[in-house]
Amino acid sequence: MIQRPRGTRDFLPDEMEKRRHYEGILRDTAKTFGFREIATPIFEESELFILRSGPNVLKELYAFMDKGDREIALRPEMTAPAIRMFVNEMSNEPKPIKIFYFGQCFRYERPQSGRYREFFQFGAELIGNPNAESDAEIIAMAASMIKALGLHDYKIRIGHIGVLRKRIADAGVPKERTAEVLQKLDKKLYDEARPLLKEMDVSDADIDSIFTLTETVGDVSVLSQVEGEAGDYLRQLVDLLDAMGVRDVEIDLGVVRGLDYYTGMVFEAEAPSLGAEKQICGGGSYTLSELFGGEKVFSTGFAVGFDRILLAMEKEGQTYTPKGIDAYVLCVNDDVRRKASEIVSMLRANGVCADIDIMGRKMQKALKYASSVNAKYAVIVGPKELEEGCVTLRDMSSGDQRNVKIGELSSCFRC
RNA sequence: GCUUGGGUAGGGUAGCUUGGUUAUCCUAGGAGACUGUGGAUCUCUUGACUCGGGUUCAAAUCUCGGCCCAGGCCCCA
Repeated sequence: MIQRPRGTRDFLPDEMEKRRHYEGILRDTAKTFGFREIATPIFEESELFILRSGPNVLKELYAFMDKGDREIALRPEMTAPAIRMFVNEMSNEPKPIKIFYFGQCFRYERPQSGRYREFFQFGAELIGNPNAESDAEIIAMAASMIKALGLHDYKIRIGHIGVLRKRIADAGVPKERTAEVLQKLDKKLYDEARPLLKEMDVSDADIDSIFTLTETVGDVSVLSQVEGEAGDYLRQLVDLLDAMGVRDVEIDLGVVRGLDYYTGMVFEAEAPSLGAEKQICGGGSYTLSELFGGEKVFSTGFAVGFDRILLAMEKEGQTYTPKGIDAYVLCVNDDVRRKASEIVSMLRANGVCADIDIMGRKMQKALKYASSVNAKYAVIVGPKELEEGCVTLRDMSSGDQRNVKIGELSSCFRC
């Protein structure tokens, strides 16, 4: 027996139907916000991801050399491919460009709850403008998606990496060491951050002011304490979100989201029920296009961890009932099999989800099978009814039966 | 990369501590009993000790290693 590679999953029909259902909700929500779907390759040149995220991603990259000696990697995320595509093929489209995507990504990590080596992301990028309206669109869309999926227990936190970066730079931290400091701040490791900052000759007053900033956490009223441009910007953003009906957000200026290319607003959503891997969504505003050889263009984007959000919904007890098929056609005896094939084909041609017994089963077992595939109706084809041009239509849940003219059969399924 | 626990038919399990004949039960799949009516019963049938090494007369059971799963760290673009 050949087993699945570590960290991958098979999705059986019921599960897949459920996943498609919820994917559909995400797609529909994105469309209502005016976003359009794109797809990029599952593998790219490794360089693309290294440029975006730095060489340290290599150890978690599924990278290999192909038969033409190209350095290839399975995509670990989809923002870089989306922006590559924008630079290569869409840079002259009218702005803003609103695109979304859904697909699997790969990271060579240790699997644990809500973390797989092959996982699914839904993401969106709004390319074209570094203003609060763009950020509001993105956050509002993320919030709508979470709501549309029916998740209740979640938190959305909004921060601003620009203000934090500026404060750190003003305090005298050299540019190349910013990431180091941010990493400690992200984890709220102040005991480690303080000696680190002191080592860089940052004054105690500046250190305290940095810590105070990252500790600015709470509902939107804490923004009144934030001075300067970033404060104004966030107030404007929150006001727009309020106008859009998105009010269940928190401010947390300690949201850091590691990477260098984030320039302003950053946000995260988490589902506390998930434990260690509780982040279900993350994003922010950034510039990336210039890294891939394009002009510098401001974007805001986010990605949803599809597997995690489904897991969180499951933990809240949300269930999905598979739809099953409309009709299962079965024969009373072997003489009518040809006629039954005609009938099932007619139903299919009319858009009815119909199946037919191909195991040569007798009625009893065929009915049992029909119920096992959640058929709404059984279409029983027998010589008696055929004499009158009819078949028997059996409602599988109630057991009610009636004779229906073959010509009228398809219309019985429309509604 | 570190760490804890686990792995017995498709799914769920008993057996493992204390090694011993054909590996338990439920469910599921296939056929039949029932030749025109399902989710019932009965009969037959299919199907498993994660893999490899070691200890032993003998390993599902003890032991070591690999693989995989679940959880916790690290990381998380």
